[in-house]
Amino acid sequence: MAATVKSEQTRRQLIDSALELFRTQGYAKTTMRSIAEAAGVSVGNAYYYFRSKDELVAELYRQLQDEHRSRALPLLREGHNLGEHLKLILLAHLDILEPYHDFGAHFLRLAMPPSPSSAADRRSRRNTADDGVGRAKSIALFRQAVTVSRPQPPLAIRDDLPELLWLVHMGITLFWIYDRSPGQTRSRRLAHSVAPLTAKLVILSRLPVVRNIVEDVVHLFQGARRDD
Amino acid sequence: MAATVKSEQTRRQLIDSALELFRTQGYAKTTMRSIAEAAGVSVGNAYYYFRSKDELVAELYRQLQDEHRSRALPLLREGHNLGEHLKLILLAHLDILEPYHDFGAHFLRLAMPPSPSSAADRRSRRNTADDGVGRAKSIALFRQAVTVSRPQPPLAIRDDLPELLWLVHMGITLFWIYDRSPGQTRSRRLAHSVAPLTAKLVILSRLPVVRNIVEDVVHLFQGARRDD
DNA sequence: TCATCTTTTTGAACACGTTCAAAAATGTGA
DNA sequence: TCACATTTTTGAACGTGTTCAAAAAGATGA
Repeated sequence: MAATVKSEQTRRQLIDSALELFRTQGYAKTTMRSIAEAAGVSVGNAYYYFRSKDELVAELYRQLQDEHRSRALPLLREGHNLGEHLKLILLAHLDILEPYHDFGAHFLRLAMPPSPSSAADRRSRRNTADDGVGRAKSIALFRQAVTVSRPQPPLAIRDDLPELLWLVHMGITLFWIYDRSPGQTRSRRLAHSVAPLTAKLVILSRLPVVRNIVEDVVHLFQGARRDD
Repeated sequence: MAATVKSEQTRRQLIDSALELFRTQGYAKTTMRSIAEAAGVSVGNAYYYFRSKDELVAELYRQLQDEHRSRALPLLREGHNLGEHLKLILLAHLDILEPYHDFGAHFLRLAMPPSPSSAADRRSRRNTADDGVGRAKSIALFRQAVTVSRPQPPLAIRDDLPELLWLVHMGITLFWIYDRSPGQTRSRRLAHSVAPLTAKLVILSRLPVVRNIVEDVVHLFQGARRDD
């Protein structure tokens, strides 16, 4: 355990160098050696602070998620409808991720909630109970979007809605990762059409048929998350 | 271009060795060196036949897909309903993939249809027009399942159904990849509940509301695949 | 048979992520 | 101040995927 000033300084220096290089050189061309050099320390020392290159990538991902949150939140205007809000959040996410397309696969692994595996990784909790880096925060963002939307979504699904929207969000992100169209235009187009469609579906969930389906889906994912 | 006997022999030897090692040692512990050694050639020679380790993994993936097909096809009995068929196909897939869980991320990349990128990869078509290794074949399997199911799904969506089922299938696979529960029990449970739910949804697609949604979803994915 | 061209094969070499024993710096108690 | 323990730092080393120049083997034609 450290927390000394010097130690924290080295650590920050490594993160800063890494993020800068990730941004300007991409994932592949940013080597641990170049990160260490840019930070003015040895390779081995970088590994004293971070167990792997991926742990540095996680740092990048966290920062991007924070950026997304702070860019999207102020755009949520009371009274706009859910479709607008959703579209706005999804597009902001794509905007922010755009320069980092070649990190896709790595980001995905981070975003996924690691089911509490064979009880072996009870350590390494860097932040607030992470299952899936930034997942909780992301869902909170969608919860906010739901709260300020008019008209309000049907009460029956209002509680589950944020998590469902997060699922849609993940879907789009997944599509983006494997989207090789120039500038990832297709992902943007997908977001443009998915948003209103989802909103429409939310409204329709007032009808018993649709609502039952939605409830089934919700139970399904809750069931899949169960632990036995 | 070769096609000489000797050449094809070396190639096969490499594939066989690779698949055997992948099966017994997993992805990480199977090195290009060990593959080459097992095949009785030098490392460099392995790279003469395969551009990368991933290309060997693709070979494995293809074989697994074929196995899936030939295990699932004979189980499709005329007269069973769609839910049963779907469940059966999904579970067979999980069964076959089970020993290869640590290949997950690599498989995913292979399964995904690479949008015709910046027009740079018009070569390297090993098989029948691949967009996404085995995607066409997989969809064909679902088409067969649809065809032999009783009652027949509504005509309105029958054409699009195979592709939609493939989408569901991919969803489950994605879940499986990141499923760290022992034996991937959760994925199996998910498949068990997703199958009847999907079937129910298909039936409900007779109702105008649901059908419109389904149509929207179909258009959406067709739109996202467009090329401009 | 020989000379020439192409296909196949080799093994050394490179850059990478990662590990590790040992050195240096820093902290601690007397 | 000194001796000792802990934290931090180093740089060489390992095993990996991959590349490459050059050697070997094979095909072709006269």
